[in-house]
This record gives sequence, C-alpha cells and structure tokens, in this order.
Amino acid sequence: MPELPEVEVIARGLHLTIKGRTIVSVHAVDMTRLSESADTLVPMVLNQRIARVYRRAKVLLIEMESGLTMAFHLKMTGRVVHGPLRDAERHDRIFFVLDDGSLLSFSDMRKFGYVRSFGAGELESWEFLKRCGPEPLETPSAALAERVKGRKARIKALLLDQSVVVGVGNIYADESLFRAGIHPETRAHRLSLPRLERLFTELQGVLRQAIAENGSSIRDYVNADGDAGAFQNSFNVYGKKGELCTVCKTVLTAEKVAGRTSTFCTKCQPKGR
DNA sequence: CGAACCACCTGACGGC
DNA sequence: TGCCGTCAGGTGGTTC
Repeated sequence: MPELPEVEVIARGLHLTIKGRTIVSVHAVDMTRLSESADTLVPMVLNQRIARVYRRAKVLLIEMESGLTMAFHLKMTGRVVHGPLRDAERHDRIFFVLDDGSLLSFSDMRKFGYVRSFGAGELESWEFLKRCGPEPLETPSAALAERVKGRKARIKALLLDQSVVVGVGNIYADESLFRAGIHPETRAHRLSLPRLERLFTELQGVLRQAIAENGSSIRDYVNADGDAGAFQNSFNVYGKKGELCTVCKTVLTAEKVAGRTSTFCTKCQPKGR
C-alpha cells in the first residue's frame, strides 16, 4: 500500500488530530503475526499521552510524552485511521480509544503489516531502521546519485533498495524513471553522474507532488481521515500498460524488473541509455 | 555483489 | 455460477 508519500500524509494528518490525546483503552481485535503480543503492548501504551506523529522511511511513528514510541509498518494494505468509535470489522487488528472518545484503528487485509513499541531511546537501536538509507527529501540529489554511482545493479532495483534511499516503492520508482527518461533495466554504472542526479531530482519532485495530492490510492490506501488520495490521477506510467504515453503516444510496455512489474515507455525511456 | 525465487495473506478480476 | 490462475502499494530469506 503505502510508500513514502502515503505514510507522510497519514503522519501529518494524525499529528494534527491526535497530538495531546491520551490512550484510555486498547482493544486487541486480531494480534496474529503482529510482532508484538497484546500482553506487552497494551500495558505499555495505556494512559500514555501522544506527543507527536511522524514518519521515518515507510514507518509511521507515534511518540508518547514518555518517549515510548509505537512503530507501524503498513506493508501493502495496512491502514491507520482516526475517527469516531465504531464496532470492529473484518480486517481490524488493534483499536486505541482516546480520551475524547475517538478511535485510532489499525487494520490490514493481508496481515503483512505490524506494530512494535520501543521504550524511550530504544528506537535508534531498531535493526530495521539501522539498515535504512537516507531520506530522499532531506538529502541533496547529488548525494543520492553518489550512492548508486558505479553500481552494476539495475537502476530500478537500486531505487527500491531501502538501504540506498528510503521510501521508494514500485509506483514512485516507475514514475521517477519515466520523468528522467531512463529505462528501468539500465545498469547504474552506465548512467552519467548528471543523469543520476536528474533521476533523484525527478524522484524528489514526484514525492513532493504526491504528498501535496494526498498520496496515491490504487485499492486500499486512505489517509488518517479515511479519505483516498488523488495522485493516481497524475500517473504517467504506473499501472498503465497498453495505454498511450502521455508525451509521445507510444503504447506503454510492462515487464518484470527486480521482481516487480515495471511499466515504461520504450521511446521516452530507451534501453541502453 | 547481484539476481531469481519463495514466503507471508487476502481479495479482485479475467478466462473458461 | 464457480473454479483456477494471476496479480497487488513491501520486505526478508535462501540459493546460485
């Protein structure tokens, strides 16, 4: 489901609506494969007051005034939504009831997502985050280009590699490669430094635009208020195999690269360049 | 180091 | 209608 823009939109929305609220009760609806049992999570977060909500990589972080932090990874279909109290539904995982009577819910159809909690100061030692590369919107594109310069791997595989740069998934990898005019199978070492820089500049532009448009909703994504995003209406290539290129009207092609369906324009993104 | 698989899990959709 | 294969926004592990 969510790549960087979607998690960022959720985090910003939640920060506005739940900051300062206290968790008054927790309901474990379905904790199977959630990385943390209800027995340990519930007593830790109960009666904690929310200090801020933010994002690192594709992880949604809710930090309490005590320094305790809950980390949600939404994977493909996870949702974290704030709204009025309601009954549990099919894919709900955990409910957090807040002191104004509202509900913060975590649900996940495919159950790939998880929540973990960390005591004050423990987050930095989380292996997952330690393996993560820099934030694309807080790093100059020249510095990002340096990270892939000379690598023999396909450029798309490197964009998707969270140790190279975080937050990029299949949508924003395909969209930034299109904007930069680069074929997804191109080996990074075949690309000049200026072209790599251009790619990361385009990536930054796509991510910023997607955040401004409330993220991309393909099937499951909704923001913290339960609303869909709009950036899917601005896609040039993602999911558009067989449609015409918005620039040159060539029929868009799709093939597997780095194990993911990759859609591109053979004319705007010529092979071997 | 890089790539190709498989796995986790549920649902939607197309073909027959 | 229903069964079957394929695909889906992510990541982690194995094997070559």
